[in-house]
Amino acid sequence: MEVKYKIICDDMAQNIHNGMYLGSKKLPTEEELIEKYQVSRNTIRKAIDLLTRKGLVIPIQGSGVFIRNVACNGAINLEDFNGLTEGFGNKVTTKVISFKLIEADEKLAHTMQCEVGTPIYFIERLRSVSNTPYVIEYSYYNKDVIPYLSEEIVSGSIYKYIRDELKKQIGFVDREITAGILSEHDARELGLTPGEPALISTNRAYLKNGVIFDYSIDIHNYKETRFLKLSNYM
Amino acid sequence: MEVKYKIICDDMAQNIHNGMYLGSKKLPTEEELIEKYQVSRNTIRKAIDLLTRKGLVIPIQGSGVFIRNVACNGAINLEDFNGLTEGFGNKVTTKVISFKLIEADEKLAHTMQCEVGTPIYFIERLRSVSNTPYVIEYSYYNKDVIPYLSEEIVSGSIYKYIRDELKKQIGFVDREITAGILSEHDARELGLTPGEPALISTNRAYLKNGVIFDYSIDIHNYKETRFLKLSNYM
DNA sequence: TCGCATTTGTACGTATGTATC
DNA sequence: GGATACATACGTACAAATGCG
Repeated sequence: MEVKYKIICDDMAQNIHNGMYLGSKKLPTEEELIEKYQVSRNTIRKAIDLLTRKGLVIPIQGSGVFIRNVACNGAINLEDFNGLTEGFGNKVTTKVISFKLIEADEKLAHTMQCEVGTPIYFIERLRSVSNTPYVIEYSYYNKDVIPYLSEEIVSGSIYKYIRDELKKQIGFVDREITAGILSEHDARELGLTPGEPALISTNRAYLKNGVIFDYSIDIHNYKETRFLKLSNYM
Repeated sequence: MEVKYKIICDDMAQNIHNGMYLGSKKLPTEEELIEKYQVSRNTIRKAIDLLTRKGLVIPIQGSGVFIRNVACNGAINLEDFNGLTEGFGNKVTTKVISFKLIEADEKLAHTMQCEVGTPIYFIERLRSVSNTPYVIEYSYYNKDVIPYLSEEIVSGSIYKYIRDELKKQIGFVDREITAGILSEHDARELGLTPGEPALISTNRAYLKNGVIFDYSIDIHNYKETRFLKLSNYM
């Protein structure tokens, strides 16, 4: 997070969050922001672009950049994929149900674009928000890419560990959202009844160089989870 | 669609779709694209940016812009909110179940940010893809914004009508995805059983000036629908 | 209705940084 | 280490939409 436009974006996001622009409901003009941050117009525009893509603002030509007040509380913003911890903060608790090293069979190897027999960490976790069961995650991490995971690490935010400790750059995430029927096991863990609906997110996460490091299936508590997609017309 | 970077983006998207880059799995370099389209580097980069946001490509610094081959077939790409028709083409059929003019009560007025008593078109439609029931849509259109809708128009693509006929500019869309339990009525229309899961999308669509023109609740057939979210780390 | 000031959008140009191969 | 290719950042000019008088 050292480049100018990201720093500026983060600062503006913070200001929006703090309600600095509640009166005008608009950001300062580009001209004013150039003055404030002492950077070029392009840099300001890149920062605003980022804010726009995160769904925080919407620029209207000739008028200004308006703050978009959406009720994100308790929802997962699909534009901000940082794992649960960074969205819900310290209200998240994690119970590790299973943690083991396996070898990729043909199907898993195909899914994770690796060789058959590649060592893979398999982790099953139950994650709760404010003590309410929120999601069961079945995760597969390629050990060739993430060489070391411990029970302690997987009890917290694995993404944070990869980014901050391993200094690996997460590049992009493919996510597929479907609904299904709760299995007996998942229902028990989530405190629901088998046969009830499940909100399912199936994910592939890639490093910047295009290597898949994480494949996971998240079985969400349908009574608690809302996915949010704030999109701009392109 | 008259600006250069959009024209170039569309052309490249077409080329990708036609499999022009199947061999290299990469786009030509920025330098080559500048030569091909005879525009500046910034313009090429804006076009690639758009492709990236639509999830078609992923640029890797120092290496190239790679084609992202994701199985979009039969899935709804959350990045391309154009309504069903433009994603599935002529395989979409629409049955209008209800079409009437109502007045906004307090709750609806609050949701649609309009006055109580505002005339609202209410439309219930069953939409099928290749003759399989796909989604039931309950839509509310503000008549002050969309003055005229007919049974004929709502049998097709309402969004296309608003954009191409009314020449209104769609600005942005908020979407909330949840799972729930199928009601008896919805289950019957979708050819499913009451109590089975429903994949639900609740949407608010805004014009560029910030006015809500459409509020809708889409009850999806959970056996058919997959939502796709291709995101880049920001 | 027209015109003007404001504000964002598009487009071009240039230099330098940084990751990959 | 050098060549290649994308990323960041600066600057400039003009277009287009909005809003006000």
